[in-house]
Amino acid sequence: MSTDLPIPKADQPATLATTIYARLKADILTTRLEPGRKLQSRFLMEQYNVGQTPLREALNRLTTEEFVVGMEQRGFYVKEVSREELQELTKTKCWVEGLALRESMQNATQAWEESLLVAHHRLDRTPRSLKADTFEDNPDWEKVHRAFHATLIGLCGSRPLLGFCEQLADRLYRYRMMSIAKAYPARKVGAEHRDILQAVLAKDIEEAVRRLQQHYQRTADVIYSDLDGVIG
Amino acid sequence: MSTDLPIPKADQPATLATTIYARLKADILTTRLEPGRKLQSRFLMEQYNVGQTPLREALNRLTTEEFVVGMEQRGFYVKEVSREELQELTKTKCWVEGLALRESMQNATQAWEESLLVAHHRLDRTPRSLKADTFEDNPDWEKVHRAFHATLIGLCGSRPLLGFCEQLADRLYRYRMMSIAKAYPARKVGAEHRDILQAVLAKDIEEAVRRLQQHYQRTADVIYSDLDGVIG
DNA sequence: TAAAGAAGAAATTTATAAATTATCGGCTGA
DNA sequence: TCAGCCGATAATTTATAAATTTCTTCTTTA
Repeated sequence: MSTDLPIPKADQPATLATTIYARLKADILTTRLEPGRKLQSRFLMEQYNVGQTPLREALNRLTTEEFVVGMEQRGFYVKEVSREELQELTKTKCWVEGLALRESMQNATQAWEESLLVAHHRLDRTPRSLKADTFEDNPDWEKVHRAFHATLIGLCGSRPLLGFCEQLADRLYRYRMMSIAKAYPARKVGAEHRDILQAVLAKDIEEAVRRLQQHYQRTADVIYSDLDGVIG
Repeated sequence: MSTDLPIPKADQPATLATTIYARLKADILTTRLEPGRKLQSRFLMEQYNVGQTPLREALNRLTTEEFVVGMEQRGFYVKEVSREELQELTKTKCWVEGLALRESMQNATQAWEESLLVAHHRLDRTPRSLKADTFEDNPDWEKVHRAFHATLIGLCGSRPLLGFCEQLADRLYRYRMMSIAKAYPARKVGAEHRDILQAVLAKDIEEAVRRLQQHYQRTADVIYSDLDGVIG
């Protein structure tokens, strides 16, 4: 049996399957492909201009991530949303990121604190909405928001845990998108991020964890009350 | 846009892609397909007697679970093993299952304690090896072992967390398989499980968590010292 | 109401295209 | 002259597309 080792290579020319995977994932998370929708191959093929093979491979990848549910012999569906899942995801995120932030802060370095400060500054000066009066999602905001939260827990020392946190963030993102337009004016999310940053820089672990968890819980509460009509 | 809801159905006729997925996963976790090995489609097609499409779909699923690494345009490889990963996986498992056990014990019910007792009893009377003198893996043992640990954290109230723990168990299983034949005679793992059970039934949360974490750490230590020659 | 058949969709096989790796021969420089 | 390197071409392998089979579901008729 030959045991060829994979030669590490930096760049990745990106295969069609990977491209369509990313596009499908984005469309599911933003709910452009709404929860519960049937994903028929014919429809997707003309919608995204790809053949069945790369499409099918993308769907299979999304299946193990549970963004897509595959019913054997009966096609694929966008994963449903539910109150219970929102609740469980939020609870889990509070637990796991609380843990990760504790570890991260124990490993704190000056360089880390500085990059956290920078990440917060970028978040602070990126507007949530492209327009002042009506809400229009600013795609940059989610990027810098993600970056800030990722930096917070980035020093926890466990790549598997970081991966899990990212997956939780992805799953929760879909719920956030479902209520953001309505919740936008009410929420003062900037202050919460600032409070978290301050506690971290003050090296007050317990307070930082408490504020981070409160931040996630508040987000869920807003969505929760907002989703009364949408989810059964 | 039509929004057909997926009709929930109990049985699953099992598609070829799903079957080959399960077989590949099992062969990777047991290291019958050794770490780093290149997974050429032709070889796998005749080895498992399937066409490329279901094979490719299975590989794509395994890719998102990180049991297989897909190099764009350059084929698939079995994920490598490393000391660092073993260490991170163990650390993460101690953290996360510690958390889950705490929650589970706070939700303890009589029925749960009873099923835990049963799970332990089954584990206790299932031999680790099929032969007394030389080690020969008893496939039933891993099943009851998994069941015991799954029961321990089963009441934590978070399906995402349980899924993550299962994934960690899968990833660590491969490392256990790499050293089990050598480690078998030395380890007194039965006592550790009994001690955990006792602490749980005594409702001593801190002690139970400590013993569970120690159990995982010891397992890792044995593998670690055993793998000196195998991993670079 | 149940059974049979037709239509539609999904899963798999077979075939084609594109990309990568390996091989060979010639060239350059010591 | 010989060792090492570069480039072109052949061979292998992966990625995608087209076609076929199999399964499901809807409809119609007895």
